[in-house]
Amino acid sequence: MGTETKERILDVAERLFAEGGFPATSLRDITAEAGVNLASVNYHFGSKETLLASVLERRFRPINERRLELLGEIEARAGDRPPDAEDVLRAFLAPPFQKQQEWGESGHTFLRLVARIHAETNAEHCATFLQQFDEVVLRFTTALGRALPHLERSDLRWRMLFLIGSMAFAMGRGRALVTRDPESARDPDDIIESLVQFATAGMAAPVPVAVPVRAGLKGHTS
Amino acid sequence: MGTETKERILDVAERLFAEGGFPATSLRDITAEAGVNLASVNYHFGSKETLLASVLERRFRPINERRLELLGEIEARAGDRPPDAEDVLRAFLAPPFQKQQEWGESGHTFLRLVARIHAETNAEHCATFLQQFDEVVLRFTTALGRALPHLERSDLRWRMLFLIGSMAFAMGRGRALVTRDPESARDPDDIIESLVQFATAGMAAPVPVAVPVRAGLKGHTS
DNA sequence: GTATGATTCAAACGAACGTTTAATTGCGCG
DNA sequence: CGCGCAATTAAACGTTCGTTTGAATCATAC
Repeated sequence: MGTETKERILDVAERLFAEGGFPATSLRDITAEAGVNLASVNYHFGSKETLLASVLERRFRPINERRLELLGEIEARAGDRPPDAEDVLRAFLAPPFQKQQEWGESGHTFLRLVARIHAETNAEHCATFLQQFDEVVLRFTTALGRALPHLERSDLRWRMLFLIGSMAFAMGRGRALVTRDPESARDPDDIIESLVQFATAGMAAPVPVAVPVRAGLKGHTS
Repeated sequence: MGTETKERILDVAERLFAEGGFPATSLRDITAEAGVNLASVNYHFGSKETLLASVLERRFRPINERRLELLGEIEARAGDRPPDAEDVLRAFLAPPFQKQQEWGESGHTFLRLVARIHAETNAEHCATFLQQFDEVVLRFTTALGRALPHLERSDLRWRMLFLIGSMAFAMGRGRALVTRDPESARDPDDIIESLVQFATAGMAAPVPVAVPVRAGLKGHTS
């Protein structure tokens, strides 16, 4: 039975890529831990790069489908009116954490992998699956632009960058934070709400009318 | 003259680590591009790991010193009163971008390296220089807790995680954003201000009094 | 000028990597 | 049974890695 071997490879590869990074994880580590033969990876997936792409797509496809589904519902309810920014942001931020809950422990390791991939902009990794990601970014950028009309295009782009950074960091480092400070532990739904509140306030913040004083020296000019 | 060789190695290593990541960058790549002998790295720095530590410390020390200096000024001006949150956040966020300007092109590549290191929580890399980082986090967490007394400890910790994620992402992906969308180009001072506005609004956002409805399905309950 | 210590150099080391190959296994079907 | 095909296996391929070595080179002080 081949599907069992493929699944085991995907599960172990996902965890080891998340823990050690893609280049530092060898196929021998993966196959040894999965209890399969070294050559199985190349037989089933073609190459190490293709294995990474398979790992990512298995998780990202349902997440992005869910994001677009939620956004579609929001836009359908809003009709011609601009959608609510908080609703749009929740539709973008919640699915990864909710899928993590569904998937259990391997869902958590996937979040760490996502954070790592987001930082590893080697460009050739991303190119394989960036297309399905681009649709999500485009649709949500458009919706947020309508929800926050006081932002010009450039502000919107930069703030979405900040937003994605917050999300990626919460994914990747959240557990490390809880490990060091157990009192900060929260269940995923509360993390989502904290992140949505933070992101909504940040995205909706007023834009400074002009650069008043050189940055870093401000605050004592009165 | 040894210092010239060491500086060239540090400059090239910084750039290549930022572009390709630590594990994927070989000492042969570095020494070839720097025009020095392969064995120079081990002679001057001991090992590849120590080289990375040297690269990071060369940039992080002045950045963190500047952060603490700015925070000290803010607290001195505030006296017994809680400091202003926006001032504290600017003191934390501005120094990396300002040092980037001072350092020119190699400053930019360093920002990308920072973003990458932030995501690579291999723990053994961080441990070497995490101590000087911990002081910064502690001092700024304390100051922000005083500036934002409506946040309990757990909220504050999570929002600082979001904040650092925004910063790291802006560092690492800002240029990629500008490359894809040249209209979004900004000079570093404007990026700092955008980030400070985003972060201040996000950090100061009201905390939800209770979890109202299951996350991701909210927004249509009226 | 020559000795001395620091630096650079070419060369090689053993180990680990991704990938390929060819033989072998397990199994449903005529 | 035996044919055919997918899956697994052990072994080896060639390459690249970080590190080490020992000789050559340089600068400096006596």
